[in-house]
Amino acid sequence: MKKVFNLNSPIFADMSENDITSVLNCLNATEKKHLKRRYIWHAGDSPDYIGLVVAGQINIIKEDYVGNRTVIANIMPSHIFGESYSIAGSNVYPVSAIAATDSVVLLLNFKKIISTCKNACVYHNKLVENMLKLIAKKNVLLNNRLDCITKKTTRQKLAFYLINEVQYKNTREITIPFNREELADYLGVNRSALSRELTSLNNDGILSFNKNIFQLMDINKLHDIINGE
Amino acid sequence: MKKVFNLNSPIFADMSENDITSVLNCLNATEKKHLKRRYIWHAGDSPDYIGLVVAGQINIIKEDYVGNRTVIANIMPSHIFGESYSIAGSNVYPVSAIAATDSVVLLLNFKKIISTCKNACVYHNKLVENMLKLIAKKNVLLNNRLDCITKKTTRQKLAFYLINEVQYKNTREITIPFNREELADYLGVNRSALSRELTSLNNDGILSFNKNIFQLMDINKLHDIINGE
DNA sequence: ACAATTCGGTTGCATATGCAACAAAAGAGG
DNA sequence: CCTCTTTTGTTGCATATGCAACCGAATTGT
Repeated sequence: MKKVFNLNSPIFADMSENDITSVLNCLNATEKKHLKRRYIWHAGDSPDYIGLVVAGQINIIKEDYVGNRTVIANIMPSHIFGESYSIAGSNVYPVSAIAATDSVVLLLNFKKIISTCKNACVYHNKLVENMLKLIAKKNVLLNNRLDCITKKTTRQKLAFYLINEVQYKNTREITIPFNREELADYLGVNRSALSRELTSLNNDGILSFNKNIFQLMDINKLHDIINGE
Repeated sequence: MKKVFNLNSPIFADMSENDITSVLNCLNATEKKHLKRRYIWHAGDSPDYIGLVVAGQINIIKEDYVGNRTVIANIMPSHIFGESYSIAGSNVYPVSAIAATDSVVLLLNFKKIISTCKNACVYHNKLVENMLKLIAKKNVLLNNRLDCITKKTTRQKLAFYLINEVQYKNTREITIPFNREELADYLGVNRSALSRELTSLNNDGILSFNKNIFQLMDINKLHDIINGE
């Protein structure tokens, strides 16, 4: 087992290095490198593992019969993925995990902790609590995406997404973790329609952008848009 | 504290009556009755409590500036709601909880267990584990709704929803927990468009329905629809 | 430096669907 | 049984947006 706990993952919050080392053994942790675009797992695989991103970025995607992709999430270092299906006891992953960039991923057998592992010491409990908070937060993120997607027009979805993103920072400038196609997928709209709307918002002086860096020029108007003008 | 643990809620799975009684005290459990259409809480309230439905049904809804409602979930007896925001440490509930029917709800201060409560005995750990599984499953449900909503056409959303519902039962007949308006909200489409599509599917001999009871006559075709004909 | 690939913006067209308004049916209450 | 309310289906219309196709710019690989 390599020294990986320096990545300060929220699932190891408030745990000593010794605790983490011990628990990593219980979790059968195995570290793997993945080249960009490589699958960590495919939809349909048995959800035995939780992924923990050590380096790089992972995209969680939903694939159609013919390769239509929807980006469901973008996972950054120190964050985990796949935990819902593993912990909920699903039969298969309904989504695939792909390396968005060259990545290093730690695979953890979390189910052991909450079922078979008899090592019921304090750091086990802490781990479960950390996981609980984490999944609850992920839940909130899922709800946020639903909030975006359930807006009626592309303009509203976009406004809602951008306002939501900017709320966490103290600036009118945000760098989003998506390119245009991925953003369109996230919002559940067509890419060209998204592009059209971005241009329109730019023409209206409400925002400007360069690649994935956005300047929100008129936040009031964005709120108006969200609330139906 | 009344005798409420006979409702066999999954959050009390594998716990003795004594354990449950004890933990209910730790959770500051308070039982409340709510008439149909009454709010359990409003969006904007501080998420101090987890709700546990003892009797009746609760709808979780998202409200617009002007009262536009989206039904996010329908909570049945023995199930909980609001836990994500409470556990994740959100500042406010972003959604409201309304009694869909006359209901009895138990309000639980779950945060006490994972933060301040020093009563770190076995049944506390069990409770946290149960909650973990539960939230993970809810997560999966959220993903299911996202899967529905991200389908392109109303027809596809409907087909996907119905197929998903019928997979858990061994019949071609399903009773859905929504009326038309609620189903439209759940799928993120216009009610009349939904009605139009239902009629169309009926005309095509793919399904028939009576109120909220649906007969799936041609499951193969439903799959074809989901996969874009 | 060149070719090949990816990415983002633009536009014309067809259409799915939101919207509003109405009608029929079902349900609730007295 | 009658009235009032709620639910559901129907339809015409306007339009937002999916789609396809194209182009230029940026990026990547050799």
